[in-house]
Amino acid sequence: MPQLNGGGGDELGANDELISFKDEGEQEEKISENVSAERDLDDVKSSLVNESENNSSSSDSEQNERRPQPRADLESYEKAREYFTEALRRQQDGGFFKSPHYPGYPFLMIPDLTNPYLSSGALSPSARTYLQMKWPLLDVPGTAVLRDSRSPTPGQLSNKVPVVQHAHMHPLTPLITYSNEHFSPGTPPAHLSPEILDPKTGIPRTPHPSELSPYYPLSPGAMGQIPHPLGWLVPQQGQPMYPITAGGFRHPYPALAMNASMSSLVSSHFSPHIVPHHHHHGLHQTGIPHPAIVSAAIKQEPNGELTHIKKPLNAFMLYMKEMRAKVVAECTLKESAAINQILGRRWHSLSREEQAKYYELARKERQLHSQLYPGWSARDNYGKRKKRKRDNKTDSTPEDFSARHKKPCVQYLPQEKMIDSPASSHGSMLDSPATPSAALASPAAPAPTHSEQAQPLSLTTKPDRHHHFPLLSKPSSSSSSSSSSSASSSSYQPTSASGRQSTPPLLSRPLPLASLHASLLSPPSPFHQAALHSHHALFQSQPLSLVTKSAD
DNA sequence: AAGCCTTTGAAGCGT
DNA sequence: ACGCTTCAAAGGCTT
Repeated sequence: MPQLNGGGGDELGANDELISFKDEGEQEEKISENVSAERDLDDVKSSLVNESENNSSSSDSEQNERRPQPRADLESYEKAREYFTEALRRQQDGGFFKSPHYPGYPFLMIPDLTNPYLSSGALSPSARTYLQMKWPLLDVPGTAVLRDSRSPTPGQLSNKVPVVQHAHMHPLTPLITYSNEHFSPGTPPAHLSPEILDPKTGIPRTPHPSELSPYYPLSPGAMGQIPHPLGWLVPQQGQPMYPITAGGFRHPYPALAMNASMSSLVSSHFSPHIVPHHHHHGLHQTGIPHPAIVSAAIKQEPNGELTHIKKPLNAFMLYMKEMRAKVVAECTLKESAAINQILGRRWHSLSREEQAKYYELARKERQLHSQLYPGWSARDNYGKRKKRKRDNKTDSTPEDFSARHKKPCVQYLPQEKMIDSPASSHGSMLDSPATPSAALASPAAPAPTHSEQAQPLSLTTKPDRHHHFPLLSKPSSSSSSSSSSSASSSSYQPTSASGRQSTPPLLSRPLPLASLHASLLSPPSPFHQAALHSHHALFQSQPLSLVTKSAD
């Protein structure tokens, strides 16, 4: 259920329209997200399972823990990010998803200090961890919390904890949860909403629906009581929430600094719990992340760049993070490649509104990231990763490739598309490279925030896909990006477009935080709207064709 | 142990 | 301006 539905619910209704993606074939997909969500999962699961078998082994993840490295810091960093994201999301959700009420966003980057962005080689990690945690948290708050609290070092935590998530949870939810982790031990997840926490134990108890929003732990009411975290979030544009470190960054904890104000907010908000004294990773007794943490991170890379600052996650990545756990939980497959395929399909199946949320979150993240790390450039990370090869698919027999990895997913989305599966075709389209995914969103394009939903803009960029609308803050530049296929530029349409409606009003919703948001968003918003319209048009015109990768 | 694979999006770089 | 490349997450699988 409810996953999306929350959002889906009301607002989603709007969604009816399918996203452009649909074109691809997934028609059904979106249906109602609510429903569909579940279905998808099931489908996926089943398909995955099937596939998995086929694939081979996938099953067990015996090696769950492969990842050796402890990148603790990253966790925090990620978490921070997530918080951020979440916050954003919520705001939007309000619009899109229903979650309306959650005023509070946990943006707690605070604690973490480690920003999500920072990673050192060593650090990182946690993304997965957090994901897992997230879900679990919800389910079992107490436990989860505890775990987190304990400090889950990456090592400690098992990556693979099977998480079962609630179906109904909102996809974004995870983020929140995730954040909790950060908070340390003992600290109840702030976002979980204090109210939910058991006062005595401090452990979050399962809230009734009524108590909290389905997805978000924080309940509105609570929020009201508490000062908004967002406050901090909203960076006053100058203030970074994330720790700034490295090169360019002067202070490791800018966040802290920045936050004096924020911190107050946060702290108050999150309260004691939240700001626990974390011993573990670095939180400072004050509740603030301890510099040490940062320093640690920084240390890792003595170079000028202290830490490796990661790129901000894009909309899809955010989506993946949230949803991965669910998919994994439901499916036997654990391979990321397969899961990602599924996620990619699902992404397409999302309604514009839903995607818009993510775009917006992504936009905010970028914004935040830029604030935190003003001097940072994506180029800084070039060469840091291992290396990828890319030829792949294309030339070489695609078959091979596809065969291996992809299959699993394919079925999963039956209608949606099968990417891999050769057979299906239309499904095949999904993809990517060829596709212009970029187009869709074209991030560059600005995004329409609320409007986004409405339109995806395909803008010029990539044609295919649905296009999401990226909300970029910068309208201008953007576009270039990927564009690969711009051909379509105009072409695609959002499927839903027509359906889409009119736009959903993200903004329209009265968000408590709106104001805060506004600050962040502000740029975009206006912009978005305009964009929307335009996008809208575009979408309609275009069909999205997704083509899968050449390989297939 | 390191890298691949997979997804979409963003950004950088080269032409 | 356009296109290509790299990286972001993630985890099983391959080398």
